[in-house]
Amino acid sequence: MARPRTHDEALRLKLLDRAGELIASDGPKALSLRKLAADAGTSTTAVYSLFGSKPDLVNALYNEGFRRFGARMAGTPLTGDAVEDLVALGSAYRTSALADPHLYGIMFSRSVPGFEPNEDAEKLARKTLEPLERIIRRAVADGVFLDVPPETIAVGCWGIVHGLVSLELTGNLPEGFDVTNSYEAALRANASGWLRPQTSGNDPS
Amino acid sequence: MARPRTHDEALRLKLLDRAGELIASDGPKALSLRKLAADAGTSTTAVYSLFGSKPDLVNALYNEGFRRFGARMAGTPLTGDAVEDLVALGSAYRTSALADPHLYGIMFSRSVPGFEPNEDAEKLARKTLEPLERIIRRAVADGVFLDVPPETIAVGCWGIVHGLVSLELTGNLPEGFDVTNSYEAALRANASGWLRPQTSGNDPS
DNA sequence: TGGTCATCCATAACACCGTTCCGATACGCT
DNA sequence: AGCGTATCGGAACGGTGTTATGGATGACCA
Repeated sequence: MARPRTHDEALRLKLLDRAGELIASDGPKALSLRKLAADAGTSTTAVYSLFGSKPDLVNALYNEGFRRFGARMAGTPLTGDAVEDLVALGSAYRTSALADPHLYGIMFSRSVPGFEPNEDAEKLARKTLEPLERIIRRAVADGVFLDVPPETIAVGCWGIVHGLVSLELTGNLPEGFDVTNSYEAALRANASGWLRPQTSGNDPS
Repeated sequence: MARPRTHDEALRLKLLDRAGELIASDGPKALSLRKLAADAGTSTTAVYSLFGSKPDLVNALYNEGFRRFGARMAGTPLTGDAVEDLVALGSAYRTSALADPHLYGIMFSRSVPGFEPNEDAEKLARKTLEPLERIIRRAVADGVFLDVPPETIAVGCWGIVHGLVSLELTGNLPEGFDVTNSYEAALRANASGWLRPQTSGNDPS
């Protein structure tokens, strides 16, 4: 009926891509719709017809971040040893965060002001933790871990990886700190702390 | 020589106070210098003569946050039992964060875009963790904790409290989750994980 | 083929932001 | 009293996200 549409799927992907790059290179503050549109050779209207608003565009980045995150978590090889598997998942978590630090900030640190993930996005986020919960449920059922609600352990594990990673990303760790080794030792100590007392082997060295 | 100055210490405190309230009630995004000045019955110039810029004003809030934080940490009664003391400090950390969630966001989550704490502020922040490091150094020296660099353990402990608290503050925890009890259990499990194997008593129940 | 017209989108407008600049102000001093 | 000057409120500037608008466009039909 009218002129052919140029605000199409290809442009949508291009905008998402450039938005990620802008945030990665100059920080979340530097993501401006005018710059983004100019960079993609279009106008600010494109963002509104394709996404709805700036927070909605960020939400798309949020989802993309969790998609990559979930893939890395699900792709982590597991051994069946609960402690070692928790350490492995935690390392995958950190690797993922360091690979896309700007996405991590959007996902977990509310780095873009005024953005709150919508309900669907939150569900997707919750799903990412499934491998973690599966390991813990089994370890509790097998009597390897203490008989506390698996959710408690899962949140504790999530807490320590999230805490260490976000301290690292915001530059709050001491200078010259050996992050990689300390991170793994802390994960192992944390996981070992959930072992039942009679079970030996809580040696994080 | 000239008109009497009204951009004085009293106004400085009033601005800090109102700025904290604005962030607390409507989020960091709602902190606008125009609103703040109108609220305090002055002009935006006041912020520039008293603080220098908006990030500098936020830096003052950052310092105030760490002042309160440090007071709570230093005022936590300790027992001499390393695990229990780490749990107590962790609980004080959470209490402090929940008491001033907006300040916590400024201190640890970069919730105000474009703000980076200056060097002095970072030093003050580092000092807040001293009680934590003292406990750990002693527990390692006494052979209660594993023989790893105390810094490693300190960062691990900081990581888990920071992680759990920030997950709680950003609303990332599951609904109906028993935060208080799980938090304490997770802290106890984490601290117990650093105990030397022959030492018994790693029961986070 | 030429005209109509629904559709699409770049441009401009609006309200707000942080920051800078400047002129009116109001006191101490001569 | 009147000058000089430190002071500060308000206007100006360049930016932001968002919304309104009008010109461009190409499929349809006479």
